[in-house]
Amino acid sequence: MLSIMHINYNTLRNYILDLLRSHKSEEDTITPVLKKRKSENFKSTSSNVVANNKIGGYNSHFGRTSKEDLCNGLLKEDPKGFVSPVCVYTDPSDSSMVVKDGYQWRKYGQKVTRGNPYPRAYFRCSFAPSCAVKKKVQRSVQDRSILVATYEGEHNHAQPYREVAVANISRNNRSIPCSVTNKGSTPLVTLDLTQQASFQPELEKPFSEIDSPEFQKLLMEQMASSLIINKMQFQRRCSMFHQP
DNA sequence: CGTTTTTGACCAGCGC
DNA sequence: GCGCTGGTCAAAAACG
Repeated sequence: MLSIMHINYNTLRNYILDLLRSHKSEEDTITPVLKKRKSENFKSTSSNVVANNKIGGYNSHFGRTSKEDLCNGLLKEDPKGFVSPVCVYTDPSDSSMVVKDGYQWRKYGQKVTRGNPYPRAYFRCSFAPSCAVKKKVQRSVQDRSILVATYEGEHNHAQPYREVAVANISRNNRSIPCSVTNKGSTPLVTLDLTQQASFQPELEKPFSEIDSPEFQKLLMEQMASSLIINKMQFQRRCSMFHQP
């Protein structure tokens, strides 16, 4: 099972890297639109930083992205702490700005920002009064089905709704761990397949059933199909970058 | 009635 | 100094 996972992971990874290389030349021709506030834009000459942060109970790799236009300036440096973008795929007809990440948030503001017709919502963690974590959520201007959530700070308490979050992310939101990192001149997409697969095993089953060969076979089949679905989703998403 | 959301006002940072 | 913009505040409204 691990061997199959490893092979499928490498296949998927190579596929994404090939796609990104093919897009590289196109991106080089794109003129940055928003340059006014230097803090909102990453400098192309800045050093590459990859932080392995723990956000919402699952790992998220954050790096400087070459797709800041996708995230509409939501990704910016925070000198006080780390900032982690998470892209969540939602129903475009759903106008709510809710990202089910397992934490309790209180909305304290909303703004229409320049360059994006969709409003940006500001949230504070309301589970613990002492928790200073903030979250910004805004729809991508290029793909309104994508909600870009940016987390600032680190929770100082446990995740209250972890199981709900995992189930929702894997089954409903189809969340994509789509962080893009500039490694030199080549952008690198980091996929965390161990945390974000659409597959969710039947945790309510007793351990005796989980150990059974039938369940193991089912488990392997579901994992394989999950990887295929992930590949198809990324293929669809990457094809959107081709569209003007 | 307590909590959450909405929304206009205000403030600070930045570029010109 | 002025204007623009993003972020936050706080009163009012909505909600359960």
